[in-house]
Amino acid sequence: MGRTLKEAPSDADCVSHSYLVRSGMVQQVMTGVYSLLPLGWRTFRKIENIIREEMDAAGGQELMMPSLQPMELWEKSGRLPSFDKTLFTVRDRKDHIMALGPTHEEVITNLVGRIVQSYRDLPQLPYQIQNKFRDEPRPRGGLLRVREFFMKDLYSFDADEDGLDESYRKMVQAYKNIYRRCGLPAVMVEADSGAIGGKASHEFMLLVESGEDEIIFCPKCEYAANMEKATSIKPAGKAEDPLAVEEVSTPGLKSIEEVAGFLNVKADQTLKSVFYVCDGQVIFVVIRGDFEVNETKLKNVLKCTEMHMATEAEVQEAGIVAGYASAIGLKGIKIVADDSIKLGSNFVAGANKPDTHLKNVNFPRDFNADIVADIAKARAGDPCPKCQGPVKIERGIEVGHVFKLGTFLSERLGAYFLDKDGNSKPIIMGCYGIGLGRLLAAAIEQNHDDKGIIWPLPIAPYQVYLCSIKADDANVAAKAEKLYNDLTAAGIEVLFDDRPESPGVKFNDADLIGLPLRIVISPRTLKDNGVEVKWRKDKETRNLPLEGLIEAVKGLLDKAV
RNA sequence: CGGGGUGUAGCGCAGCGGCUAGCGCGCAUGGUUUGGGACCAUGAAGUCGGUGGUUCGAAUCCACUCACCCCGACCA
Repeated sequence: MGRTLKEAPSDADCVSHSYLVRSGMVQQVMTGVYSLLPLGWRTFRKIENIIREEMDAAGGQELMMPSLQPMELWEKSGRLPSFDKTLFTVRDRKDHIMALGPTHEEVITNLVGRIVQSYRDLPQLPYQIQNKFRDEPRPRGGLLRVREFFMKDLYSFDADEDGLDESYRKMVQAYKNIYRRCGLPAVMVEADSGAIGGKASHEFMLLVESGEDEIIFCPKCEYAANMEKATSIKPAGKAEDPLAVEEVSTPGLKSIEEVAGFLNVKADQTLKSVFYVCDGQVIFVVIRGDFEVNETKLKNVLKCTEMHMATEAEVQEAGIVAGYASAIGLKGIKIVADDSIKLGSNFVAGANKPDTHLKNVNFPRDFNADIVADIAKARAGDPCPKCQGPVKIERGIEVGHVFKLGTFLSERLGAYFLDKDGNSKPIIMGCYGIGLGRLLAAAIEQNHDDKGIIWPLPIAPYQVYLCSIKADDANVAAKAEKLYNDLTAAGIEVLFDDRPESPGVKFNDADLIGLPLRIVISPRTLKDNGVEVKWRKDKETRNLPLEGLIEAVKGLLDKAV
């Protein structure tokens, strides 16, 4: 089953999507929802098995939890606002509303809380490999961001911080094993914990150009972090003696670039104002002109759940003079400043009246802020926060995320245990997720050429593409059939292309599907009583005799792992 | 949510008031081919996304609706 396509589907917007569809591995059912066809499902199950083995090896216990979840659990956990519209809901015949699980922390915490009574029952490492549902604002990239997806989620329950650290360490190691065994080098980076909440958190990234996430990393030391979380050292601006504030006319000049150019100063001599609305409240953000606001950091500083850039109407309503705004003399609006405003002097800033800016603005002499914190995006080239070496930026796809959750869920959902001294304490939690479909798609993003997929051996749907040329030749057909049976009997996974197609068609399909080893059997190779063998990733072919071929192929495959 | 775009055969597209809706790929049958997407012949396949309107006449114009795709949040 499955059919390869010569032309890319019109709605494919990235390589992995295009190849997944063209090679007949997936089919879209509706936006953000896909069927996995036999070929795709085989790869999927290989990834799943590797994950399962590593989870079991790390002490995990697999279980199953339902997709339908009571809203009551979500009300109890208090995470309803942060999931908001992402949560799919359904109604039963009595009009009772239920959730389709976007994750299972609520259910598992409730479950474990009812079983665990004593510190003697801890630690616990239950996990599941199941589908989850999230009504994403914009599904995209084929399997990269979808609304229904399979996820491996393991949850750790410990009696104390040391236990959590140990569970976390075990999982990090298990994750490293998983990516290594899949043949997919992933890097571990510091991460923001987002809607899930909690303290420490790391992501595992597959580095690819097309990735949605930006990663800051230091080539000199071990430092690596998601852009959302990353810091770099901010170079100081000019340190001058504060001068008297001076008004300058800047007609029609609004952007930092325009103003700085007009006044002949650098961007780091200016203050930029940006406006957000956080949980309904207008926030005035000040940052040095050469930096940009990191919205994730800002959101965390403000501890708010919903945040968006203020619309023009919202800006106007707040009485802000767009284009010429600054924090100077501003009243009734919460001001958040990036700490970069302390690194410099005699800044240019808006005058809060049209077509006018102020020179020689200094903090805190001329204005104040309700919060001063690091809310800037880290920049490539700036010094590393750990070792001062210049940091770099790369793009990647998030293929795993681990969190130290702490106790907020166990407290809210009533998962307590008695410690040695008979005191009731909340269980300390962690959670550890891998999106299987995302990992599959990311593998293709990282491993392909202009002909098609180049599967890493451990997760290829089959190991060998056996291809007969002139398949209707009785001799070829018989030898090919025997070879297929022998290889299969020897435990080698073979996709047998015995279609009576022309060589070009078969070779192109072989390249598209991307199985690691291609074996061609044809009248030509049979003249020497042999076959032709070629690795998908290589250009060269070589001929091997039919005699002893099974062992030879086995040897090749074993060596390749 | 805002903005834009597209729905015509399994896939990719053309047709954009004039009556029997086309092309390429794929599919079926027969024949010639067989080491990098072969060729000839014949053939099957379409409620032109849906509903309503305008018109002698609608795939084509209008309205609504549904589906799918893309873009957007440093502009202050």
